[in-house]
Amino acid sequence: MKAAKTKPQKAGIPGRRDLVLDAAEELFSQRGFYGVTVRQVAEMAGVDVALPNYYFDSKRGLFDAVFLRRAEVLNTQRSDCLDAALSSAEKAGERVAVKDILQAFITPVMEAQSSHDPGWRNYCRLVAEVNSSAVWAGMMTSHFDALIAKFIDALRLALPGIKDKDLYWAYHMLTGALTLTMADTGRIDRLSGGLCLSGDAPDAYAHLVDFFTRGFIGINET
Amino acid sequence: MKAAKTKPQKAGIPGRRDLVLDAAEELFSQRGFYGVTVRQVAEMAGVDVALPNYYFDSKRGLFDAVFLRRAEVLNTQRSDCLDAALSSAEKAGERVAVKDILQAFITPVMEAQSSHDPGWRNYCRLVAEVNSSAVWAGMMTSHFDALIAKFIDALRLALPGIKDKDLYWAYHMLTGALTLTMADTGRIDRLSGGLCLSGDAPDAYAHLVDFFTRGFIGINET
DNA sequence: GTCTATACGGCGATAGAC
DNA sequence: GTCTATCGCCGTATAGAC
Repeated sequence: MKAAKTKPQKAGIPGRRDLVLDAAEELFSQRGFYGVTVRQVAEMAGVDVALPNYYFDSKRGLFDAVFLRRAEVLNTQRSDCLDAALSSAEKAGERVAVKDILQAFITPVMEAQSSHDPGWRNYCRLVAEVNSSAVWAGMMTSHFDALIAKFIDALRLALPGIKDKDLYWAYHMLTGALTLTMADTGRIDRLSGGLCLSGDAPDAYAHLVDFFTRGFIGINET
Repeated sequence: MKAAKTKPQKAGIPGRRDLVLDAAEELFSQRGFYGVTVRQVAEMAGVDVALPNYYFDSKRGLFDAVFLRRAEVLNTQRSDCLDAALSSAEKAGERVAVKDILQAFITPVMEAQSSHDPGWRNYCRLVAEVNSSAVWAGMMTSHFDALIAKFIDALRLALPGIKDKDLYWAYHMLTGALTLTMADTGRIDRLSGGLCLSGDAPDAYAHLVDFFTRGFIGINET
């Protein structure tokens, strides 16, 4: 795998390895792993058919690399946001607010989805796709579960007395709603007659945070 | 398309057309449209490679037929459940309860997913897959939107004064949570250490109804 | 090392022969 | 209603150009 090492690039100008990753990201996010051919990726990236395999060993290796690239960035952002929320609450001598936890969980995704970089928007769709199929469950687990456990622990702190089972089911629903928002299928636009816009990530995620903050707190009040 | 007409079959014994549909349903639900080959479908159904194309014109036609077959059944069930809830409330001279509406929306899905018929369980996963990708948004729209509009209207009645935008976003989150539950990826099982089981549909959907009933009502109380 | 051109065995959907 | 033949595209290995 020595060809797969990250080659530092002089500021800004992307190397061909990144061009391949970008093209693969876009195509995989639109049509899934099986719906994309290595030839299409190569063509979109403007490179030879054999180059993706040279860098990533196989189509599957390419898929993994695409998924991994931004997972690391996203995990760091979310983890940092959570740490900030936890320590600011500690400093104030208060319990962390559920809303702050959910915001730490969701804001980095919201920013990714409303980013100017189309790569981030594609990546959000890709994660949604991966999270919706049992075939790729292992990828979600290995890249995201550690972080998720950290958030669940924080929520348990914020909601003393909550039953673990209720907590996990609530998280399941949160992640379902989040996943559909990331999938950005445009369906809510049509259903709502343009009242709600998948493209308006800040609006979508503001509603998401509010709705689930009330939802989580509500569990403990019943 | 005369070959595609439904040929009535003597009680119970499925014709080859249905064998093809069943096999396609299982495979498509596991690996998506592009991840399945017509040859695999034919082999699983125990028929010649060309038979699926004979019945359904193309691979895409087969996919549509699989999706349509149970959509009709599910739509009828959900619509009937909603009508029952609406008319029983009317008879009692009361407003419909949010919970009854959500139950009408969700119970038929829950029964499908916990059915003895593996075909229904496969179908739930297929719908989840289709609903998670922009590529298939049109299929969701054409098969389900009429029914969804009916549910949204009912919810508007049950929640007087709710802003349409809030209502649609709440529906979006509901359907996201529902979709992930239907996808049955097994991830919540692992995350929760076995406390929550995707296989236990009644438990999953009971939590779903409770959580979202509170969520919808809560919108109007803030 | 980085990359291209090309070749290969295999499987894809499906049209047309039967 | 069934099967077979066809043709194109698939992922990937490899040889060698730069």
